[in-house]
Amino acid sequence: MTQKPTSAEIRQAFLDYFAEREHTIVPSASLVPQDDPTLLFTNAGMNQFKDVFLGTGTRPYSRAADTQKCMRVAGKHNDLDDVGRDGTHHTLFEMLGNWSFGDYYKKEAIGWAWDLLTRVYQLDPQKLWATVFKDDVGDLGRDDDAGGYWESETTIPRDHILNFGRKDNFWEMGETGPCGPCSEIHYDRGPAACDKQDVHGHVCAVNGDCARFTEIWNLVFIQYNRHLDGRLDPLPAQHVDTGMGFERLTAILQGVASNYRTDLFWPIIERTQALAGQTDAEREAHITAYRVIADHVRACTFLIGDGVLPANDGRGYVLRMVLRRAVRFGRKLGFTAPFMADLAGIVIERMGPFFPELPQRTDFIQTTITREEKHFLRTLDRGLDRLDAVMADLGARDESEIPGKVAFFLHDTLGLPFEVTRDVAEEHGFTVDAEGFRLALQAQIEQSTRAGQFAMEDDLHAELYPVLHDWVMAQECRPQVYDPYSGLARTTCVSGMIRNDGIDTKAAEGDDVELVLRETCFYVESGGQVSDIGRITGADWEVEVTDSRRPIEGMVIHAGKVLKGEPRVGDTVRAEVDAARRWDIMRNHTATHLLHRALRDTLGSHVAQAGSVVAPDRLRFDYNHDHPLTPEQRAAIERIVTEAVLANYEVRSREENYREALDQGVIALFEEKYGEVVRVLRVGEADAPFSQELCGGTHVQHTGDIGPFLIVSESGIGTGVRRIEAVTGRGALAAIHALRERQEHAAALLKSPVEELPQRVERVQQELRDAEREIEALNRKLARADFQSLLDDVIEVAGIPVLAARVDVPDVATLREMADWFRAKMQGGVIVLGTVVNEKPLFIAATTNELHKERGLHAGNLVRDLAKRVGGGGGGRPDMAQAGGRDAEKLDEALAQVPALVEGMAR
RNA sequence: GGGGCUGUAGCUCAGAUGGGAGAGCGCUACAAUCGCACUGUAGAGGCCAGGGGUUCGAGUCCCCUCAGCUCCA
Repeated sequence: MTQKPTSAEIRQAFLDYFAEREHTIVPSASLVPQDDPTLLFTNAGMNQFKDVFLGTGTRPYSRAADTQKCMRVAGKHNDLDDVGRDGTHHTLFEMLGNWSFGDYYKKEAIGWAWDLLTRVYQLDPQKLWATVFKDDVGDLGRDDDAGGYWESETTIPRDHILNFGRKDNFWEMGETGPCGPCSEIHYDRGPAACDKQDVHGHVCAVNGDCARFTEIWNLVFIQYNRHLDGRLDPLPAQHVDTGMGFERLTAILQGVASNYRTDLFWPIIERTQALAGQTDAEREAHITAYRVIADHVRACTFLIGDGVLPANDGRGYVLRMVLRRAVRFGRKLGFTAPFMADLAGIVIERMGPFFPELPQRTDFIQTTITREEKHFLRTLDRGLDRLDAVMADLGARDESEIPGKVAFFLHDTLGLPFEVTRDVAEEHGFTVDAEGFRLALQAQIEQSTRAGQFAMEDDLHAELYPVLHDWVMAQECRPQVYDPYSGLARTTCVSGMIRNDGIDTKAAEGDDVELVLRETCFYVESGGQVSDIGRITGADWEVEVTDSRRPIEGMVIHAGKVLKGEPRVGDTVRAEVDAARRWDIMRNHTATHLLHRALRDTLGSHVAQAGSVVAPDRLRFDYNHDHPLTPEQRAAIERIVTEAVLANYEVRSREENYREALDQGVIALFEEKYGEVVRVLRVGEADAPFSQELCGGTHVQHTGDIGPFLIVSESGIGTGVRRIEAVTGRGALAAIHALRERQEHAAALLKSPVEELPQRVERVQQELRDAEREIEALNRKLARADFQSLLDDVIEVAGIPVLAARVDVPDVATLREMADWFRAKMQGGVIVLGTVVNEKPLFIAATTNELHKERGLHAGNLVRDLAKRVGGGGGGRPDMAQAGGRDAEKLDEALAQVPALVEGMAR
């Protein structure tokens, strides 16, 4: 190892060391955990091996080593707000690890760890400390095995081996499950590194909570299984699970105090500095912002590289928060335009050799980042506008504190971060009620937490399956083959069954059963394609299969009901998939691939699949795009897919090495596990395929089998994510029939040939519009005539001209118009017009503002009084009001009261 | 999963308490100019997101749906 190794050399040395000791080097798993809904992000190296420890999965190797990207944003050890404030907290980090699955144990794990650190990395043994488990709660005693190996396998000073209890040195996955003691290796950075020198009485020590001693490597020895009642049983197979913080190790080996000064972060910081145009002194003054940006841009790059998109819940929300926090700190450095994509380029360039998913998606990562930055800048602008208005308002009232509730509104509703509110407020001489803000936020957190405690979907049979699995594996007819690809029916035998919620060997008619078969041709839901249904028949019995699932790796269960007879374990059976339904599914699935290609051709290569469902009656495809499809684009997509169908391309699926497939340009979805043998689906010519994607689903043999393809809906399901629903084959035909029926029905109603339907509708609309105009003109003419003759009926009450008349008009608007005519003609006065519309009486009363002020006349009051007489109500302004009622017969009677009412009102 | 806000002319938005759908920009025509920018005049353009309810009457109040923005878990 060189004097000052690069991070790449350090990482490689770790992997090489264990590769030399027969470890399989596995790629880092995705940050998005597969098959583990309880986990938001991959947060430890062991996540991808959890099934091995739980005994529900296996690997073709018993020794493995890797560097695992991990993400931690909230929890007891890390909080987003802490990141960047010191040199050690990160959102995204790498965990180096080596594993033994029932292979080597404590002796080798301890010996190798020591050898690697002291010989390869050349760390000073005097600066290394080891901890060993010694039970301080129960009766497990001290882990003398580990303690012994520290003495026999290493050259560690004996007084550097310390004992710790359950809190520090006993590892558990959860409430139940595999667990065991661990041994940690700590590094002493020397007295100067202590960050608690000012704290009275502080003594630097291992696990002593200061920066001098840092844990660098945790060796976990899994040897127990914890049960619900707290009991610990020894495991049949003992495992080793280790984790070493890569950034921390790099900082130590590169001789720097902060992780940010390593070559993992520093190039990002330097680039940021260049973009911001700051001097070194300015950089150091704003170092927190630099650290935050460097950390967060790494996290964003990796998250998007694993398919996480900004959203307002779940993983996407975390990504958005992290990205926005970086932008916020960027503003402190003077960035007013998107800058993160540039920095992401540095991350991709430097990490690409170890994380090939990054360079493969460079364009996608950078455009996604920039789009979200622009989005956030808009949100900020909107929020800041509102804040300006708030401050202007407060200033006008001579107040200088922004209430907590208002700050919370800006944050909660408009998305303006509190820190921004505070900073901007202070610039303008305002303060912010931080306590009020905190209380409001607290209230919301409590509300959400309460609502968030939804019941975990607990599978009744969850505990049953491992037992069933062990049982069937011991049978002669044990499950061996999962092959939904080569046929829709298969002769096989029953390995085991669950009958009415218990493991059994036989069942009777009417029972709910779950059967395990030696071979199965039933497809189990995966990659969006739904599970098969069908039928399993024995010599004299029959089970209708309504669902198939894989509760445990390597065991497919067929759930359904016994239609007749008595199924028994060991029976020879015929398993048949519902073929017509499966064909519909296969049409839709192959069509999904064609659609994906057509979308990329039409909209651009940024279109990434964000989820899909392939069911018999339809296919649903979610993808990343900003705008709705135009009708032209939709037509183009349908045309491209249809042309591919008509070309009758051959569809071939075969297993390939993942990395090699990628090199050939195969589109990989984010859901795939890396580094394993994958199925690749190709459509079209072998040398220039129309489509090639990783896909474990089932497909038609030729695209011509798909039949018609039709997009039935296109909608937005979230920011930047859109959904297409389409149908093929029989479904498309049904959709087309429905379309035709509606069209013919409409044509019949309009008495028009189908071909002329649009023109016909246009003409009818035009005719209608013309007729309406004519009616309006005629009405006005009629009203005008009424108006002329009614002028004679004006009387005088208390010196005020008054007109109260019933007219015949079609609507309120005309009535109002007439009132205006009178008002103009009479040069003031009181006008009350009544009419009947839709069998209901209506009034309009009008007068002038002068008469209101000088004589106390009020149109609103007048009309309200009149309305009461016809069983209604009304109101309006003093000079113009309207009212309505129910009793049309009393209209004339009410109008007759007008002169008396005016008389009573006038002063 | 639980909240908050928004949806009015092509665009940006205004419409206190329920009672005549508006402004600015943009667009069209005309005038002015050698022409353009500009200016003036006139005009077109709205099932006020959709549905239901309360009311004599709903852009406005209540409920539901859809869409966008946003916070929390």
